[in-house]
Amino acid sequence: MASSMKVVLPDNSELELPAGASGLDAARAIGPKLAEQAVLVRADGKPQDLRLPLADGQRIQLLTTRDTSDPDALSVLRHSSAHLLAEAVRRLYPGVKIAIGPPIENGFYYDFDFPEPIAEADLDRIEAEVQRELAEGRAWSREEISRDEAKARFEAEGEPYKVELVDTAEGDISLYRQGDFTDLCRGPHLQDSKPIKAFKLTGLAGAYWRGDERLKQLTRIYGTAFYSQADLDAYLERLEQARARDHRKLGLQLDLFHLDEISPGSPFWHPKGMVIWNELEALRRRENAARGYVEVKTPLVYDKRLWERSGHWEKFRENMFLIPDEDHTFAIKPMNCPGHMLLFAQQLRSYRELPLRYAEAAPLHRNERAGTLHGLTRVRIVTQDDAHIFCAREQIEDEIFGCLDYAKYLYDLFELEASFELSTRPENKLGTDEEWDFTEGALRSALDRRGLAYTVNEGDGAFYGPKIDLHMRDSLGRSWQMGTVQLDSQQPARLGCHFVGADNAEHVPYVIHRALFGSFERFIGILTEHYAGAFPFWLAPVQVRVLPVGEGHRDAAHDLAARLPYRVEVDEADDTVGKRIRSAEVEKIPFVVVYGDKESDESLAVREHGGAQETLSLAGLRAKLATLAPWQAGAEPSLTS
RNA sequence: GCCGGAGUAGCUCAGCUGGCAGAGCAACUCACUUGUAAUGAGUAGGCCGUGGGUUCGAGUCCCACCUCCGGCUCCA
Repeated sequence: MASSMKVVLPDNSELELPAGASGLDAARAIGPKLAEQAVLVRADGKPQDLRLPLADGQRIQLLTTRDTSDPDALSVLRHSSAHLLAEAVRRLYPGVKIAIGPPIENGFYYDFDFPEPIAEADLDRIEAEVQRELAEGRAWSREEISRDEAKARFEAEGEPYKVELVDTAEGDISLYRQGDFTDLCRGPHLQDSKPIKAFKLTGLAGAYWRGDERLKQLTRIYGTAFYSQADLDAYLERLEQARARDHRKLGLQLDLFHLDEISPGSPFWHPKGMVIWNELEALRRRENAARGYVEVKTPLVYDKRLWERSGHWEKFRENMFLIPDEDHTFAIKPMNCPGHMLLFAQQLRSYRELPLRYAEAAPLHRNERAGTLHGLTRVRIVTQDDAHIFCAREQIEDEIFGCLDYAKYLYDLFELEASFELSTRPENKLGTDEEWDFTEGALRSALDRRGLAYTVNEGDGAFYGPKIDLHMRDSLGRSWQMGTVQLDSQQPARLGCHFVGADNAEHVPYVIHRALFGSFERFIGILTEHYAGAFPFWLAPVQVRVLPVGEGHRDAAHDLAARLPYRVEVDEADDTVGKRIRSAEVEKIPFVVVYGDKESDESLAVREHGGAQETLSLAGLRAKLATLAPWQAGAEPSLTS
């Protein structure tokens, strides 16, 4: 048995320690200051409580109160902050039951079962109590006990949620204690509360126990903590700035769309919003044509029998808009696929027709639950840039690859960085496991072949097949599903799709469902936030605004506007040039041309959004704009000059 | 759907323990004809989310509903 061991420090030097030494022992061996400031040890890359033993040969890194932006260092600080919150709540609200309290991306939360509901106003009082704890100071100690002991302990304390957690916890049971508060917790935690220099409660929400809406709804208190007040201030400042990018705010300011309670979740698109929509539509049409898609149009309203056949009735009836008629019930389509499948099934198909790629961007209606609506990102009218690819088994991988390649092209065009997620068979799936092994495998190999990194969401697939989703974050960091590529091995048979193969036998095609923007609504919402409303030239609702300096320059300004084959406006308001420049800036118009006595076709005063100015000839300006919108209709150099 | 907040002019927001509904911006009119982020003066603009209740009197207090916001759940 070895009585000593070695660990490797970040500078590759070795540190000799007694066998079984902890991270804190390592810190002490290096220096007392380090031991005091240490908050966490990273052992072979994994965050570990300072109190736990290191293993021989491990590469370690000690994180301290100076690692103020390290995610692991922030997590441990916030996890300990959550425990302080629980201690305060237990003291202030006798009879409260505690559930769980983990660190999260920008802070932490703790879930409680309060005997009486609390309101947001209570947060001040709770926060003051935590501040008092911080002023007093708290130190954490860790203890490992048996499962039975832990259960007995939490039963005695009247903490049913903790008892349940002990029952389902894996591995050893550990407790962390600070002051008179002891919590079931895997850790890691700080040594003491001194590093918590900034603590703030940020919100109150309902949250279901174990994330299951059939179980009791608990009260979740959100908070955040930092190693310095300046970091907290900077975080709050960033949040404030993010709100300025919010598409709901910009949509109104830039006159793109609005929402009205007369039709919740259904945007009214204004002329300027429609310019963006139509540019995306033109892009969709152009690229689909280039990639072998054909356009179709299928009905908006179908007898409910169709949805029973497709399998949607059973799962989504509650979310469909129904139209009762005398002896029928109709439903407005919530998706295009059954319509496309009926279209495919209308004729006897040959394998020579495959792959057959049907595209349609029809409005879909989904009666989403009231509390889920959100600006353009969660709506009741969803216009997907949809397509269904009917193909034979051996064509699947190439077609999936093609969709991913197409998606990559589109997202690169907007400089969007989507994260790819593969979702696998859900509990309520149709079809056999063998079928799913095959379809999931096909998606994986296409992702690998395209060289895309992805995460896996087990059990998140559609009921008819696995899918690859592209996710984007909004200005406040919320993740939204954008594009999706789904492989369906179930619906085509249910809806009677067949083709005759080279073997002269009938086969059922596979169908790839794909939408790459996802929906026009959500995509425009995310684009608005991505560009903070300053759309690139080719998308901008107004591309150029011409400002005649005085009344006498108006004719010349109009003349110039007419010779720029773009979306150009002349601002004739009786305002000063300064005021009109300001208006154009606020409206985030890409280019402003000021036209006065000094200007001519040889010399134009061109200002870009943001303030950069240059003098260009008309030809020079047109050349510049042409590079920014190479494919814009009517803007081809050959049509002008 | 659930928990917590909010709804006042087109927009952003004031309006105290119940006592005549306000400001800035935008709009409109007039004057100015302007040189790169706000010229000046004036005018108009309100079912105080909707319905009910309490009160001599309700934007303000109570109840219900609608919508929005932050979460949870859901998301074909």
